[in-house]
Amino acid sequence: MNTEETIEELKKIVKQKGLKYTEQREIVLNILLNADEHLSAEDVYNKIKEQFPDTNIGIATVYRALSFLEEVDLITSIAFGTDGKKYESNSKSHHDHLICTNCGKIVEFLDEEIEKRQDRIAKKNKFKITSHSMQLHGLCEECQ
Amino acid sequence: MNTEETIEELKKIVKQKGLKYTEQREIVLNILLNADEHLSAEDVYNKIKEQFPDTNIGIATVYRALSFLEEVDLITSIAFGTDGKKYESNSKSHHDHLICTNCGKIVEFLDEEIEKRQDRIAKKNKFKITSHSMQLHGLCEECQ
DNA sequence: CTCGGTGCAAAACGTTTGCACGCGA
DNA sequence: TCGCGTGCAAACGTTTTGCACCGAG
Repeated sequence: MNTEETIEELKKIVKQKGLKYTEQREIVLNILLNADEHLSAEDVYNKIKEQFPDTNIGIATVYRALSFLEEVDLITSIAFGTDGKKYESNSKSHHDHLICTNCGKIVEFLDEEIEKRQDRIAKKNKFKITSHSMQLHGLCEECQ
Repeated sequence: MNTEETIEELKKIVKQKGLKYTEQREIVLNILLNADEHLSAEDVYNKIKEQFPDTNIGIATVYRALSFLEEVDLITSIAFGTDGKKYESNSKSHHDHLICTNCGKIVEFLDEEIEKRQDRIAKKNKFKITSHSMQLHGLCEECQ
């Protein structure tokens, strides 16, 4: 799914919910769609000030937009340690994360067999899964 | 590994490092060893005030003890959402978590095949894994 | 016109730190 | 005795909230 498609999706969702379509929500989503790394709320805020210097936006709005976008499932957050939440857009295909505990580097991966087994485990425990995250923590090649 | 054994372990580690053995560290470890759920720093603090009302302990000390115990690998932390870190003792055998997003219930599970695959993935990406956490988020049977 | 969304600043929250004191080795 | 560990309170960074105003529908 590309940027325009996802932004159309946002417009549809907002309309469907009887909410309002605002430039700020679009900008936050846009930043995330075009980021190739995981961004914290403050990262997003800084990028907006950098890329859209004419837009006057508050950090509170960024938080509100991120919560909203996560709620409607256009973006996902992962949290590890005390570093707070980091966000990424859902237009990327599903994957899990390898996280370097020293430099914070994140590597994405996907393993079909693990995905299948996760479903099976959920079913066995009668859980209805909405999302999952798997994080392997350790030291990346450079930090060992 | 039972409570006394683990506390002996702590004594050994402390001595080995030339550090001091204090009642507070023992209490924090003890709480975690006898908890059958995952506890936040504040949970631990409250339990201490409840179970050891004579001991005057500060929340800062709980945090320091938890960090210390995690560092020497007697306890582990998992973080999910904004709820901050939660701790559990390592005397339990390794497992992953199913988390109900509605009631917060946590179910533990273990899948050998997934464990094996995680190691393989780490190796492929040249990561040296220190820990990992896999969390499946969804609704438990009662909350669906 | 309405009322949901915004910006701002203040508050809240969980966690960490500086300091003087106390206690284990 | 020495210096690590502690309790307290203040500081910290991140996130949320109250409020008056703004602007999309």
